Amino acid sequence: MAHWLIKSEPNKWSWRDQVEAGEKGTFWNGVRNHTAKQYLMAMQLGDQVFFYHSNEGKEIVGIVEVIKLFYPDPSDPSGKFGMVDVRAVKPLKRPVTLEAIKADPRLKDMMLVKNSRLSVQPVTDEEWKIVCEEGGV
DNA sequence: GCCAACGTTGGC
DNA sequence: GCCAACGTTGGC
Repeated sequence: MAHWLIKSEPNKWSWRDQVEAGEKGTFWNGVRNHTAKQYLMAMQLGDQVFFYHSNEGKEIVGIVEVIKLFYPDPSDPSGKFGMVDVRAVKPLKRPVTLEAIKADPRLKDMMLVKNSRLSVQPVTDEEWKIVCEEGGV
């Protein structure tokens, strides 16, 4: 099973919002980048995804899972982009900050560090394990 | 098809 | 609020 990381600005859509969306989850729209789209399309049902707060917090705060495969985003006039549905699984007991990730030599190659602008990113199994340990889950 | 100009993102 | 990095757009 693959792992991913998605980013959201908490003043637009926060972890709290995601939790309040409940079991039904919510669509993850607004991606307008071809690289990010590729990753969205590669997601499988049940894939686990880190939920990262950009700008404010700058930390991984929780885990969501993919509950609906890639489908067209009706808000995209070009019809080229799409989205998946995700639902909250659990929060990290201790959020893992960008600072902590940068400080850990094992996590230095994460795309979060290398390409901070990409809004949907793959996470390797090893990176996933390390962040989970640091996050207390 | 190249590349300069512009807009957006996100860390600082 | 600034600016670097990156993607996209549009003139040629």
